[in-house]
Amino acid sequence: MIKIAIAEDHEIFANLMAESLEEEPQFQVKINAQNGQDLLNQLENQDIDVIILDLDMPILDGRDALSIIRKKYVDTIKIIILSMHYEELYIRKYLKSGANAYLGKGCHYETLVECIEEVHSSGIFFHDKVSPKLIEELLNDESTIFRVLKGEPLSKAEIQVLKLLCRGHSSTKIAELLGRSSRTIDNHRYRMMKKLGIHNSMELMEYAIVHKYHEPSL
Amino acid sequence: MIKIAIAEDHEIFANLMAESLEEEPQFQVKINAQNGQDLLNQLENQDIDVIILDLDMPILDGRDALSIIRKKYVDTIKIIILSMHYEELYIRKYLKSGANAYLGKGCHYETLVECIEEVHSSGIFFHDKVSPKLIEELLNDESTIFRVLKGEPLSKAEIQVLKLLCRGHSSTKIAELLGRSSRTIDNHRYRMMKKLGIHNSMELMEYAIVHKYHEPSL
DNA sequence: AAGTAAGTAAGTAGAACCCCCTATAAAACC
DNA sequence: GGTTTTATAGGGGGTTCTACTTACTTACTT
Repeated sequence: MIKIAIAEDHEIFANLMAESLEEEPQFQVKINAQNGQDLLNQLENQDIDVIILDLDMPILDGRDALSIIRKKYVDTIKIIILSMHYEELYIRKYLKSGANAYLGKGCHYETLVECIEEVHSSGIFFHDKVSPKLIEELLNDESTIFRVLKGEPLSKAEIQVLKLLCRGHSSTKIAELLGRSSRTIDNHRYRMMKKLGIHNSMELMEYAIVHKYHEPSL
Repeated sequence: MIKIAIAEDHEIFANLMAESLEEEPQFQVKINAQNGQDLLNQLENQDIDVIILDLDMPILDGRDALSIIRKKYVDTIKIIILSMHYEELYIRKYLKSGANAYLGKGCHYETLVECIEEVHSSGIFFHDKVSPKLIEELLNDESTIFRVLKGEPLSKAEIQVLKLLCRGHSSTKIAELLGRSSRTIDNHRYRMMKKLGIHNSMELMEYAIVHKYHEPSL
């Protein structure tokens, strides 16, 4: 039995989806939330397998909900983004941000069912329309869903360096502190960024904050 | 009437201080908290002028409490740090972090009284033992207490640039977005760092977070 | 009318970062 | 035991940041 949460502000659509999914013997819709905040509250008391998440909602939208959920539940809950905008740019963005699948609202009901099952069992689902190029890119991108699926991607040394970087230290300073070559520190940073798919220290700091490696100074 | 809050985990000391201060006609001790969390909770329901803050406390120490209070109440509440460690290094650090005064626990009672009055009226107090050099340095340092006293030190353009920097954009990218020269953006960033007394983008991001200019992406 | 602050932009230069590659030894995993 | 990952560190090169300066314009203030 796959336990499902729906977060969708268009009630008619949400209810229709809930009713249809309830009829499937393998599904059980346990949450039907109208916004992200509502979803987060209900998640506290429910054991959910898959979330069907609308991006555009009032109060707390799917974008924010996604990052909060990924921060809190890491990889235990699968998330399917259900959006009006079905464009490669968005698909890439949200799959890189921790979603397990991305569907356009124009997709067929059968696709949704298949998607829920796939996402629940294997952790990832690509719609037929997603180009092989993008699939290839995402599968080989250490920063995407596989990061979530594989858990913590950073090594101990990398985390140590990350924390020091967050305190505003330069490579050479960190090298001194740790008794290493500055090239080693450079290398650690480079590999972290490579893994995480980011390209500058600001985004690295952002990652550190989300993943609680950032220890506020003072 | 100056309304005072005391945050100090050594109860005997806290109570002694509270009783003595209460005897002064111009003071009223409204909060006597044992830790930072306790202090923050009580601050919600009280109108306080001056906080006497111990650095070493359980649950939530003075270091963290200081930054939280500065974030929340900005410059309406004056903060006196009361610490066991009376060293220039610490004095510099905490005064730069938003405290209005720094006293060692070895100071005389009269000094405390004078300090509370000074801090309440003028916003800053230096103990006799603080070296003129340090006073000079702090008074001329745009990153210290005067930042708090003067309110927001960043201009609109600077804040706009700061927000974009936090999203991980480079100077050239921001220049494109805003229709400015990249040298202008460089200059804004440089002047922000100069004002705030910081030296790299990580610390800039930290400032942005504390001052709520950082808008978490996605 | 003079003074002050903000916004714009450019010059110069060294430090630090970012990118990618190679390579070796140890540790961890299967 | 063999494979993969991690930690280490160096080469080379382009880009960006950091630091400090000067300078002109606009706008608000006294």
